[in-house]
Amino acid sequence: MIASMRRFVETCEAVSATTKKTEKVRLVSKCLRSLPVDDAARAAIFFAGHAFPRWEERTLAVGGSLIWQALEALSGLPPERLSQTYRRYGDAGGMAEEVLSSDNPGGELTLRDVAATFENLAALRGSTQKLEAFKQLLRRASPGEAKYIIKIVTGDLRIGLKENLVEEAIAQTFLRPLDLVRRANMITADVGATFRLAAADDLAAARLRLFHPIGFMLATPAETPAEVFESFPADALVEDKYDGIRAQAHKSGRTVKLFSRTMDELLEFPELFEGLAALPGEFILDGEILAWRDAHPLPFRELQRRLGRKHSDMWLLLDIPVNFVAFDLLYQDGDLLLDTPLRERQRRLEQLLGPAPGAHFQLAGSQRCQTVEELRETFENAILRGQEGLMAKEPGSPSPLSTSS
DNA sequence: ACTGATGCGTC
DNA sequence: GTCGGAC
DNA sequence: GTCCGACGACGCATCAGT
Repeated sequence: MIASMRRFVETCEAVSATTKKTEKVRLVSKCLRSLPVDDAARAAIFFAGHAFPRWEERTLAVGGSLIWQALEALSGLPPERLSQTYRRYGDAGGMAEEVLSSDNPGGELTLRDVAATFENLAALRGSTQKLEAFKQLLRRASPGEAKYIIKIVTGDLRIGLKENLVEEAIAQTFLRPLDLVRRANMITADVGATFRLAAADDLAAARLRLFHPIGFMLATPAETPAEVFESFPADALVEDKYDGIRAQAHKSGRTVKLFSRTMDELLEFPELFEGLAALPGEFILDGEILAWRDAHPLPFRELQRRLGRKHSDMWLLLDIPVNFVAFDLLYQDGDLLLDTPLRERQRRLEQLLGPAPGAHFQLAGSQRCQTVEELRETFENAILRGQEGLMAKEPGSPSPLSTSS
């Protein structure tokens, strides 16, 4: 029985060796199929380049410097030699494979061991402790295993494999519809859990958990107004594109939580909670946090000064006021609205927020555009109002399109 | 107690 | 966030 | 068109070293 980490590494190497997406998917699928469910679920997360499920906020806090120190210690090579090797690969993982002793056969490491060490690393405090634990893990690994451990730690495998393709591999493994897999992965934000659901033929049962962020719809840029209408033959719903921080607001009872695009909880904007908590029912809003003073948006730089703080500073809170601009409703009172037409979601959103928005939140004004001229004029107005551009959406579908020129 | 390096997260 | 490249 | 990889600017917190 081949140890699961070795199996994972062999698959990564094979995936790296081909540029064909279908082949990558086939290889990943083959690997997932060959592993026990628990290990396959871990592998799915690692294939996506994550140490933990996406919805988790834990980080390893092991970066380039610590990796460098570990490799220096374990290889016994002088820094110049390491630099040389690094330059050749441009990748700490590749460097590790070359400089670590090939006497070490490894092969005993399981995906479970690696996952456990990640847990430990996340829990340890201080770089000294982390360095020790990290070195210990690498000592147990073959050079090839070390390569991919480091790639996971840096958050990017760089083998032309992303979570999208892992979803495809899961669908292929169990012959499930790709749509269902993507949907489950969006709801759970955990490609390992998605794997388990697919294995159990239970994808449709993927349940949304309030206060666990779900996947964000990202926009794609468009150069010209004409491009927008190529995508939306009929007409387009158009909103300002705000230069702020994308956020998901979850609310139930009096509890409100905000999540950023990387699914971290945003705790820096307490003044937004009151107004949202006062709204009726349970819901998830998609929106943007804006620095906003005297009816105008402030530069992003200002907003950034409020980010990342552990303790909110009263002065700063008054100095840089913020608003939550809601532009979509993803869930309401038991109904997941991802497949509901935008028109209907907006109707419910307007009804939810009511005619008099609160002090710190507002509804994104949307307007219908039917001609290129109309769109161009709206765009220019948006820029004049200090916005970044426009978001254009099709009334029937959930995927947005933004214009930037 | 201070400072610089490091990691992380926002766009 | 942007950009360019591979498919 | 879609996906992926490589890249930059900025600001904050934490820790190591002084």
